[in-house]
Amino acid sequence: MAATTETGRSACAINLTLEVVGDKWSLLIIRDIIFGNRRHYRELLTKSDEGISSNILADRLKTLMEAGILTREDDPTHKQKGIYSLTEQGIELLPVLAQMATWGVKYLPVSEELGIRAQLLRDGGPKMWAEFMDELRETHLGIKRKRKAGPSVSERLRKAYEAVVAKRTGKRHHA
Amino acid sequence: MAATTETGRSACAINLTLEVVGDKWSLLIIRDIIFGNRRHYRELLTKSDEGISSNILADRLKTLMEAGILTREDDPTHKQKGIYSLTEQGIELLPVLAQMATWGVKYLPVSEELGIRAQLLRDGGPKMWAEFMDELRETHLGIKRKRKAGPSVSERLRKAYEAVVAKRTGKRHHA
DNA sequence: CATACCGATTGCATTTTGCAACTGGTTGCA
DNA sequence: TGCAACCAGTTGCAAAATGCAATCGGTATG
Repeated sequence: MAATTETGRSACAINLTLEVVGDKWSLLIIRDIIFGNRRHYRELLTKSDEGISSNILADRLKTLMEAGILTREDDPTHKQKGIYSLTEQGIELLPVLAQMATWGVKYLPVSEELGIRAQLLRDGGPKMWAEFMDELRETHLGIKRKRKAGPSVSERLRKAYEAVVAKRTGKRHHA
Repeated sequence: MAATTETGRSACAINLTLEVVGDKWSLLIIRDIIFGNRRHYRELLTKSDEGISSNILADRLKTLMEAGILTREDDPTHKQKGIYSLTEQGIELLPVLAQMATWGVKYLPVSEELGIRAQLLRDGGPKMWAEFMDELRETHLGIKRKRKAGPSVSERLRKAYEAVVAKRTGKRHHA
């Protein structure tokens, strides 16, 4: 059967996608960039719950750049820092992450504070994803978007997360 | 930060999902079951474009069963054969695959014959996915569904694929 | 001018993957 | 009855990916 790629696997859309982002770390890095607004190597390395190794992170950032999902430019405020940005191609991975989050929060033991964003994103549906993607286009690609009334999606996600954390902390204080 | 699972990683929905299906093979196996209607070990091993090793396949099938995504029962027609079925949890991975296929067909060099299904699924949207999932519930879980007018989603996908293959073969004959 | 921070890189141990041969059993057919 | 083809895996081993800790040369900060 049709095996065409260098890995000897097929030119199927799902397979090719998995060859790019189908490892344990790539989508987690993209998640941290999208939802955690991590833009620097050091932020991705330390400000995450997952504990990726520095060599793996360096390797994945390189791979994701070669795949056209990320770009890197120098940070004008610091000669050593680089700023990683999503490309349009990278931004459009959001629906994949959203579907994974929806599935995970339904079937796996997701914590309450980390699950709230997944639920919000699920309930918001493709319309909310599109709005969020427009916000990402603004911050990562510099493409101005039409101002919407009310708080942005990223603000709403952050607020919801903080509300759950506050609630739990409060509970714990009273218990 | 909150690292709770046995792997030392977080209880985030996306991370937990990736810990279950975030390897190179699991989602390909599920793809073959969903879109290729593969139900036996030997079918999954040989009737795929990817060339998975028998030990890896055995290991992943075990893992996916432990994760509650697949079940296995004896085939009454053959004492050695087992029939693998999707659970509801497995069926609900379809939207994840559909989003991956949509992304892949947009950004990666997907072949025409393998891309046609991805495009159909993208254009059909969540409504078509829901219909397909109902068909899967019937074949895998034995849950009767309301008959729809016209051909099923799986038939439509198969027909579209065959049409492209026929067209290409025809072209080649004339070229 | 010392200390902390910056993006990585290196060496090495462990784990996962891939390949090919093989096992014990079943089925279909002559 | 016997034999070839098929069945779902298993085994041993080599190769590749991953994970960990220490380190590197350079930069900002007090």
